[in-house]
Amino acid sequence: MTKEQIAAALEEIATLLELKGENPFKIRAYTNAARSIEAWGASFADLQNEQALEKIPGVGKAIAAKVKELATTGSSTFLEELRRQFPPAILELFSIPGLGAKKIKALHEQLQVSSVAELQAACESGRVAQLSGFGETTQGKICAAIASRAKHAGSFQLGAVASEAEQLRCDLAAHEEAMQVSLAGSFRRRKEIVRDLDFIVATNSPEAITAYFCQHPVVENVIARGPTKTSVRLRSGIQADLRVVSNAEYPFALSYFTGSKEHNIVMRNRALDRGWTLNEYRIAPAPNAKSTPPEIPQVNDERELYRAFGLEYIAPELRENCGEFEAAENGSLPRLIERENLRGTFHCHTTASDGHDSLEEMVAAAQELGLEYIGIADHSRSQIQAHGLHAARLQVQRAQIRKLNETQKSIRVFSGIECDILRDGSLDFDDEILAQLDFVVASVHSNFSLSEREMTDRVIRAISNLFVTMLAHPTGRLLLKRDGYAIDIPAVLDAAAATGTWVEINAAPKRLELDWRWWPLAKSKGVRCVINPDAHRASRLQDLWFGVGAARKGWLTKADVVNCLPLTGIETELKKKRSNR
DNA sequence: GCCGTTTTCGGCCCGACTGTTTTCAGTCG
Repeated sequence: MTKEQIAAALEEIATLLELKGENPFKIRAYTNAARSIEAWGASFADLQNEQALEKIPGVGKAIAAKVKELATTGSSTFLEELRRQFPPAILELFSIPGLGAKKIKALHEQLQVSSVAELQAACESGRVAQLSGFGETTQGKICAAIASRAKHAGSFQLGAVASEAEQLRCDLAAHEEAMQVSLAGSFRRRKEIVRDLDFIVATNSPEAITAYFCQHPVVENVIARGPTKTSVRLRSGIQADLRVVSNAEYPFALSYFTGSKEHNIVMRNRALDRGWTLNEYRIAPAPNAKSTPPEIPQVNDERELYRAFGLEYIAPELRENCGEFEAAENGSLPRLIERENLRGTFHCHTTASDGHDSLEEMVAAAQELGLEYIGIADHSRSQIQAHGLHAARLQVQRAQIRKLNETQKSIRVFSGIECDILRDGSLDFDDEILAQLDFVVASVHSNFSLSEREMTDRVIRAISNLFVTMLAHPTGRLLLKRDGYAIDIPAVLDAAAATGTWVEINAAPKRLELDWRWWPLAKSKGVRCVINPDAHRASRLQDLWFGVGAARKGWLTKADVVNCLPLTGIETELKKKRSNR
């Protein structure tokens, strides 16, 4: 068992103990131990060594013994015994917002509810509202949550399926019968939410490619299998479609299945204007063209396909019919930012607050990615659940960073804070403390249900502070989970432009905001973008890739994104706003 | 269940919000 699996088993023990109504501190002990073990850099052998285990903070005799049992046998008698006491589907009830252990326990004991389906039935018959501690409103909310769950079923965050998709694409590309391979669809357009994955393969041996695809390790089961199209379900639960075409058909198939639908409609109309028809296989003369159509040009790739319609090449991210055709016609498409353009990043967490990796580990990971600088921004004191930093601990971290910068020169570390914006728009630290830092990330983590007016005023007040360098995740949305709070984005963008505050594209796949749809407006107002990973562990610095995708969808270039500046440039930029004092 | 030197028991994370209550429990971040 890996340490991640062991941590998951401990989490499950904690959940089941909660359902039993155990001592809350005992429950927390299991949760803490799970977190500790996940963050622990240790080998498989260490997981079987009780003495080594007991040295992990939060792991004592009892938990060490259970971890050892899990590591050596792959199961735990204690966990199995707990599982026997509850129906397995009861755990899915925790995915309904507003339901915690106490409420689930009541539903289970008093209404024999043990799955989402049974909960829905209980709500519809009105039995839930009659339970003590519940009411009509709660019952209604549960119904709405179940409906929203059903609506989102089959939707995935881009980041949740990306590694599986890339693995499958790479393996297909390595197949000797595959001549050209690409992912198409919304994944290729870098939409933040995808419903399926489309693979396009050019080959002369469709059967060989299809057979290889169907038996790939990430494939859970085959839904349909035909000569040109095959559908499977992957381990993550997403459906993946494979289309095998000839080399000549490939650019047409790739373009057609990349979409979007709206983009394709414009493309087809441009074909009709020329007396042609366009489909997923070719351009052909339109059957009922009024006059003799112009000769159909040879098309070997997508670039030539766009050229055939009098257009510059349109990057997949822009294919949303949001002005890309006009720009491609008059040669004003932007040169979009590339991952390689990023020279550094900000807004990274460490173990000082709720990160999983140490300052040194985060810095080393940034260096490995080839970054010239990294900004550390742990949570501020109000974020108690995230172990937010008080002034004194912030000073300690500043000293550590200063020392790090003295001992190594290959990457520059900036010292910052992710400072909470309090209810009234004031900040979690005084200016005197903020002034000592290289940068300040301001963000909202509380009081989400203010009115739009109040929230807008709150955020504008916060970013008007001279020491606030950038505004993080401006609506607080969690994709497929929680809508953003009400806020007047254009007003916030005006204030950001006026005060010289950068606005973040939070690259974490669950956030990906400020949403790409706002960026053309933001850019027109002169707002500058900063792409940050909001990384809580070293491996998540890789999320910058998703942030760049979002920036590209927002038509942003290297010049629009401050962290494309080299170290000397960013040092100057960091000082600009506060020099207005 | 873990932790600790003011230890071997007693504390362990706090505040806002919501909906249910009529003074508070449960959930969430």
